[in-house]
Amino acid sequence: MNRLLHTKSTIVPQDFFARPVLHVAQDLLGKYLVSESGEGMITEVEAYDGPEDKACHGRFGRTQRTAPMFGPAGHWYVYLVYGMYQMLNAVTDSEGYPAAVLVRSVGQWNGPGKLTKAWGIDETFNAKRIQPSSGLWVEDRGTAVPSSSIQQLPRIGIDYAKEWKNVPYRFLLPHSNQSPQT
DNA sequence: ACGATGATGAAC
DNA sequence: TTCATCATCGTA
Repeated sequence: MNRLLHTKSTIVPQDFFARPVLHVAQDLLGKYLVSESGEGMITEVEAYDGPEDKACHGRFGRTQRTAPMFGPAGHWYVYLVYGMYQMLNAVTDSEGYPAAVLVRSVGQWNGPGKLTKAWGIDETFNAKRIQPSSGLWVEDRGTAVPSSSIQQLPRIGIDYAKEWKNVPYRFLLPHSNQSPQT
């Protein structure tokens, strides 16, 4: 096996995120989330796509909380839900269009709240660039993920979203840790 | 099945 | 300034 290929690890750049959120979401599977607190392969994500998506925070328009979603791609959007759990999202697509990928499962951690708690990810990362100098970034370590192997399911915890409740915007790697309710 | 726990957006 | 809601999770 080629040593160089095997050890290849590149920082995922900002323009990776400046694409339609459904593409970014699927392409994030198999990538690595890295911080000084840990590192692990991203195995489950969800896409939230624009003002028409009745589950997307962008549907409220640009508010203090949702502002990062309207900003340029390649930034983190971190927010508190249920008064207890920080949700980690990567902002995607073009500036002014609110779309983001929720990171649901990484490595051994299945569930977005467990991941952020374990790694100490909180609002201090909100609106920061997705790059090493921010302390939280994404790496490509060469893991091959055939698009045909990606599992698609409805998103979790958005029963209020009417006709958007069942769209398959949740993407998982097979045989990986995944969120409890499926 | 349910409560914890607090920020958010909408209504008033 | 209230009020219902919420991209969850541990306990039962």
